[in-house]
Amino acid sequence: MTKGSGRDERLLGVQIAEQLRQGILRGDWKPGSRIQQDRLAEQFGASRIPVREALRLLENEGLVVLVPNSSAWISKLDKAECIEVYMMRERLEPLALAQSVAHLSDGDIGELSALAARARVTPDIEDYIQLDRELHLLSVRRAPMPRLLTTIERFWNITQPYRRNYLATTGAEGRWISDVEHTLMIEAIKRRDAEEAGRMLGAHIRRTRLHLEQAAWVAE
Amino acid sequence: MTKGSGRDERLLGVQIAEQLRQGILRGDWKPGSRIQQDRLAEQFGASRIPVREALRLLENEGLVVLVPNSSAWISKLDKAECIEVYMMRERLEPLALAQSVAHLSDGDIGELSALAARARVTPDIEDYIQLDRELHLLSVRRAPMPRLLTTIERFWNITQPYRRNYLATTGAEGRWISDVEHTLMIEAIKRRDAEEAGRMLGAHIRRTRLHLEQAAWVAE
DNA sequence: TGAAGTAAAATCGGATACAATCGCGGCAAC
DNA sequence: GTTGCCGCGATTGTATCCGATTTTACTTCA
Repeated sequence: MTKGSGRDERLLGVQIAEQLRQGILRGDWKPGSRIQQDRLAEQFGASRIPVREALRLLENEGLVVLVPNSSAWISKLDKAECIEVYMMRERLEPLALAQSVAHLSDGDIGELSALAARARVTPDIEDYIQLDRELHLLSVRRAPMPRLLTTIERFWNITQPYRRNYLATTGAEGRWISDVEHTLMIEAIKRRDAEEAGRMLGAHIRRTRLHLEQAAWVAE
Repeated sequence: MTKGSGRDERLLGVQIAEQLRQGILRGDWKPGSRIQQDRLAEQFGASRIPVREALRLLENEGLVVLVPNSSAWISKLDKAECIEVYMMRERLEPLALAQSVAHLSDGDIGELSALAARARVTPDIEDYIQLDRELHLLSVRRAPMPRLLTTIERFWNITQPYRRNYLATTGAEGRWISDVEHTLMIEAIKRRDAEEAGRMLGAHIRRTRLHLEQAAWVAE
């Protein structure tokens, strides 16, 4: 019998963390809002022990801030922190992509094109956020560097509220440059030109960062 | 009255994690060895709750591996993982150094030179490991990018056993190249040439990685 | 001799219970 | 009116306990 057939075999704390993470990424929990262990425990029908474990996990991912003897809050990056993450992405993601290109299947590349096409035409911001994320994460996923991949995914997670905010304020006219850059990147991938694809991705992230730097910063 | 006057104000789990981390870095706990919650709890005079918290912290730092319902072990990186970390360092540390150079005080730079000088002459491997680490971490420390700095420190932590192993097998003759590279890097820092210092550091890490790749890998 | 099965001991995950700490409101003093 | 202090409620941190799972050691049989 397969091991995971019945109920969820994973630790409760991990399951709770997973749920919370998804909620934060969807925007159900707003950055800066308070998290109380009791409420969460009740909400998940568990005791506070696994809840604390989940909070510690999310804290280390950067999604939650824990203050000893006080409480926990959903992380709220300021502008400097956001820029910092983008600078790290600028260095790491081209590496991941360059390593991934050789291992992407033709099916993967087809999916990339499809994601880019859907992103180009969707009018919905949430859809666009989701598609953009899937596109980027899929493009690097085949890199045989698991630590690098989890690091990159964490960066995407903690900056998600800022992409949402940015897209909500700039509207759709800020998207076409990204769409073109995606296309160029995918074309390089199709040619299996790992170096060029990495350069494209680096330029894409860099331009986004510079754009963010001069953008008005909405605090709340 | 100062807040931290009496006993340690921090959470027990954090204190335990700190102690364990230091022990792992010193080499008191060998990679691959088992960690039992009961023993640790007894050793620290605490219950298993904060111990579990500490283990979770160290797991997220990559120093410990937790297997649900089984036990915990000190992490043991294989060659591929070690190479992966070095490739990430190769991208991130030059960025940190470039951002740090402008903020290094003259005192900092003097300390860098002193550390390099002491590393050059010490016959003891443990001393060399410690000095090398301090030199590198100090050189980037003034970068106003806290997340990047903690990431870099974690990379140093999880690869520490491999530097130790490497130095123990190659002996002192493998050190002089590093010493020269350190010198060149510090000279660039003295000239406040951030770009050049970053390039030097990148080359230093890259050469070390290539050296490691072709080195015999001691499993245990 | 070695492999497989089994039972007991060791160890872990989670719930409950208690202790410690923080924040806030009210009250008094200046 | 402002400032400082005290006490209570709310919330977090840690210890203890119990069921569940794994590990280990012993037994048995091929």
